[in-house]
Amino acid sequence: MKMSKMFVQTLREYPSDAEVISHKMLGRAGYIKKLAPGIYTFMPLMWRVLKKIENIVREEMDNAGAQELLMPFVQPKELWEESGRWEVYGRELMRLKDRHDRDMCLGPTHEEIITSVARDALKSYKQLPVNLYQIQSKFRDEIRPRYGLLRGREFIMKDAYSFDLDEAGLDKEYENMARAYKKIFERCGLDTKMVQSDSGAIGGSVSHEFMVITDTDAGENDVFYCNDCDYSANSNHAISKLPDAVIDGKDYFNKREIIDTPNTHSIEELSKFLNIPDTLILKSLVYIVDKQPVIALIRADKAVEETKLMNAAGGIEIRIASSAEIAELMAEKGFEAVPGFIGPRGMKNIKIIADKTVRDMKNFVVGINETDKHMIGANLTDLRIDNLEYADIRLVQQGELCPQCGKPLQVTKGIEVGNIFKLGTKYSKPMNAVYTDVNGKTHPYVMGCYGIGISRTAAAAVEAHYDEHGIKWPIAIAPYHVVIVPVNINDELQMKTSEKMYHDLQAAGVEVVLDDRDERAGVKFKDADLIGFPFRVTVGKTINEGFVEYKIRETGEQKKYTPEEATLKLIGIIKAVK
RNA sequence: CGGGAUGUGGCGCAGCUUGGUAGCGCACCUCGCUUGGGACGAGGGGGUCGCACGUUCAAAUCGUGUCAUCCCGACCA
Repeated sequence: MKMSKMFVQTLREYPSDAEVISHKMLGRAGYIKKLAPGIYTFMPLMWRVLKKIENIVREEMDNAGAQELLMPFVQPKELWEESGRWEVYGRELMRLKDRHDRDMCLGPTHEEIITSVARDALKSYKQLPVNLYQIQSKFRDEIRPRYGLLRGREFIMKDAYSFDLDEAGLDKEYENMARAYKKIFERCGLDTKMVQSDSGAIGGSVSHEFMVITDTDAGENDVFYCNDCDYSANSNHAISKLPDAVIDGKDYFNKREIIDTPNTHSIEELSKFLNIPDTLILKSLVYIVDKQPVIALIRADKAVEETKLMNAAGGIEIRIASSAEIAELMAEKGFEAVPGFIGPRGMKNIKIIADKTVRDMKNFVVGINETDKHMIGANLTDLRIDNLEYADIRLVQQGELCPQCGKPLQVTKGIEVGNIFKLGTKYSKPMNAVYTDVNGKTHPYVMGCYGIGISRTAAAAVEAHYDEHGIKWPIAIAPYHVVIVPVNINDELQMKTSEKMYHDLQAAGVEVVLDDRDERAGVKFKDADLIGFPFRVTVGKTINEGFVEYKIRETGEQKKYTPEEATLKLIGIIKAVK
């Protein structure tokens, strides 16, 4: 490719709306162009990167025994009603009507479609197992798209779905996919961690996410991991052992009583007023899960993990209640307490979910739905709350201990680039997707699903590989391998040398750009760094002594070679990567 | 959903307070000069100032409405 003909425009400044590194870099270097919030055009350079990632994914998926197909992007409501997700998916599902007023949606994921395809074709146990995948655009109408390609509304995804006879088959395929994913991200030049996670809207029981760990602030997930064993988990799923703390208040309170605690609206104020550690307070929080109020109980020094609570309550949407909603709830139950004095006592006909650690608390302090009062020396058994459930709803915090080996957990930010789920029969059962076994009996397929964000992976690669001058693409996913920069295009020897190298490299299968623009060297160098070619060959004055300059973008390492040496070296490196 | 801010050529911005018919840098075109880290000079093309209505002799500028975009937050009691 000749740079003079390349459809790309680099900018002098970073786009004003970009916050994170990958968005800034990809915008400024001319890789992406925004059309609407969360919706981008992939310019030719970007498209080359995406195709490289896609091809790596394809190769590894095919190697792992999966088969590629392509399903429709626009889908009819009926299938989503079969699975029950038309009602529950929420506003992320982009719904629309066709000219006949039929309800349709843009595919955010394809469990429904693949299940309907499979059930018509896979009738016999002899046909299983099968793993089908596709690479296509997805649309999710995110509340707040941001961070460029990291959280777009339209994005490219690889999604695979496996169909097995039984759990054992699924377990095997799950491991198979985990291995393929490891290879894929390794080949893309990305360091990933496979972490346990919540299974979210897709559903199912077991799931893992592949996280790119970066030092930029683009990671939207907190990942807890252990240096001493293999434990790692997304914060929405992480568990831990708690360090020792005061959880029995017998040294503080000698009997159960209700006392005045004026103006103690916060845990801090309350623990100060009573002169006790906050571990002796039971905190009561009101959440709205699928429009219904839910009371969450947790030790006051700990926080509620909303996804866990949502799952425990069996909902799909969660938020903390507004003060108006709390007032309404209080009125409904016949209390007048303001926030700060809420408690589980007397809250009938409402879900009350206590964190498991609350079980161990004794003689604690709790709100009793009376403003300016608390009960001290309380125990849950005394309170006789029959609608009380226990679940793990606690957010793990730094400093807590590994659930496997007891060493302190570490925390870091991660970008989720892939995930794998065990779906089980979540879709096959309601959609009646069954096969016939040896004995002529039918069973629903046992399914798994496996996603990779192709466009997000590209952005994550930028987050992981950049410097102040621009992108430093890993060779395997760089749009081109090499840029040749003749310093002065009017110098005959420089141009002749550059063109010979250009042709020789091309003939050997190296993807090379010749920067034949009539620009000053500085401009070409800036663009080369910004765009992020892994290698740069500069053909300048030193060619008069027979040398060109060879520079590695990643390390900044710089060497002098003859044009022939440089050509051979590059061909060797690129062959090795392929 | 709540709060804040912003909409002026492809990109980044000024002008608005105090209305008088649009400007700067980058990019683009022409000529000259220059050629190892975003040169310089001269000339040139491109915008009904988000949209609508209103006030006025006159609106990018004032008023009302509307649309869009960005950021923050979404209450840990």
